[in-house]
Amino acid sequence: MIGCTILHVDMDAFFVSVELLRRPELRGRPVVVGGTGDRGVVAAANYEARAYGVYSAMPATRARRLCPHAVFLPGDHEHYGDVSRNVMTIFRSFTPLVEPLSLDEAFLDVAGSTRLYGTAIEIAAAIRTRVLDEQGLTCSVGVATNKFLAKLGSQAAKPRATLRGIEDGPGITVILPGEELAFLRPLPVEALWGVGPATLKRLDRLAVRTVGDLADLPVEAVVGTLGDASGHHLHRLANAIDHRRVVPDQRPKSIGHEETFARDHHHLATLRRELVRLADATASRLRRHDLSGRTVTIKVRFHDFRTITRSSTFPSPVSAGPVITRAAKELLDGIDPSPGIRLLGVSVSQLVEGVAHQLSFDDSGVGRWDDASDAVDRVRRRFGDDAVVPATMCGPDGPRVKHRGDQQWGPQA
DNA sequence: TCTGGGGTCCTGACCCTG
DNA sequence: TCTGCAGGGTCAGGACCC
Repeated sequence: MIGCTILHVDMDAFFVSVELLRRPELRGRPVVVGGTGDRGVVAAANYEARAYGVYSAMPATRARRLCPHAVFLPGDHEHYGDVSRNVMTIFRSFTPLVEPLSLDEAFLDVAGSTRLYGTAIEIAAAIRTRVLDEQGLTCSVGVATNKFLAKLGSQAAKPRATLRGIEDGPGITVILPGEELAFLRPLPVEALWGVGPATLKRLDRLAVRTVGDLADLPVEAVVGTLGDASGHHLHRLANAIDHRRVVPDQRPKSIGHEETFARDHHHLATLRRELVRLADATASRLRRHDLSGRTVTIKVRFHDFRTITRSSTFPSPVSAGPVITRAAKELLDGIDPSPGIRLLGVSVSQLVEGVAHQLSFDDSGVGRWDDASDAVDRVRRRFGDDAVVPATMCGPDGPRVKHRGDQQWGPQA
């Protein structure tokens, strides 16, 4: 057991399980979160829906064809965030070394906690018990010597949906030191973290089907096919080598918003208005995190799914909505929207801590954007995000404000 | 068959500078 | 002054993750 102290905890069908706590009458029925509109995708499906072949990231139209009697629920990102915080608090009561990967999973390093709480396996069991008792949710845990193996372990511990029904998983999978390769080598190579459809195709040309096949190749052959960084990384993983540490409190490297429209837009004027919403929401979130950034990037997806990005970099960091909006608009003006645009996004990267000091409203040096931003933030904190908005966001039905996750899984029906 | 939103990381081209 | 080169920054795109 020495060194076997990395845990990966993964909530089972998290979004659906949270919804079922609020709507217990749906238990036993196939339930899907997300995909309520024509252009959406499935965010999560419970095991009853998975038995029909419905999985997350599947286009909504296909999910509805496969399982027409499933209950489709719109997502509630804010509520899932609240529950996630409660679950992470339980994790942190066992160790401060908790690295959340998303709302529903995290790595834990419990090396310093075993004297207090028992072995890593006992801690894994205690976490499962407390998450169930306190939040009414089940989770699966992988216990191993490194992050990558722990993650594979948690997948192996999960329940499975089959045509015969739902088979319970073991809940906890332990990969002991010395047993790593025996566990790893028979797995399909796409089980490796970082092997998606494109990499799989390239590996297929090398006749690599399993993790063992990849591990047996000379590293030069893998690097020759996948490039330096990916080649070395995947070859190490295939040999069960992963020295990455559990890092709590990771700072974001970019912040942004993007949105798929219910219908394609063909005119710059409409797109500029949407851009203001996205840029303002991005700026607002930057300031809430006490961040600013130098690079503004817009993302445009055309009707045929061709996607381009355009970016520009300021000499110093910015965080004011109007400054980010102006940069984004200038980038948008270089794009021809006539073929039809289905998605527009704005993000800010090269982040630094602290809200930036934007010098002036215009080149005259009169006024400061950070004073204006401060005032806006104060009003929004007190009266809500909709209280102050750029004029272009006001319509006959009130302001159209973008919130994080309010259209997480595509345009609503 | 039709592909969301929020991210991270990598690669290659290009430009600038010393 | 010109050329070659290396290194760094920027930009765009691709792949991948949940």
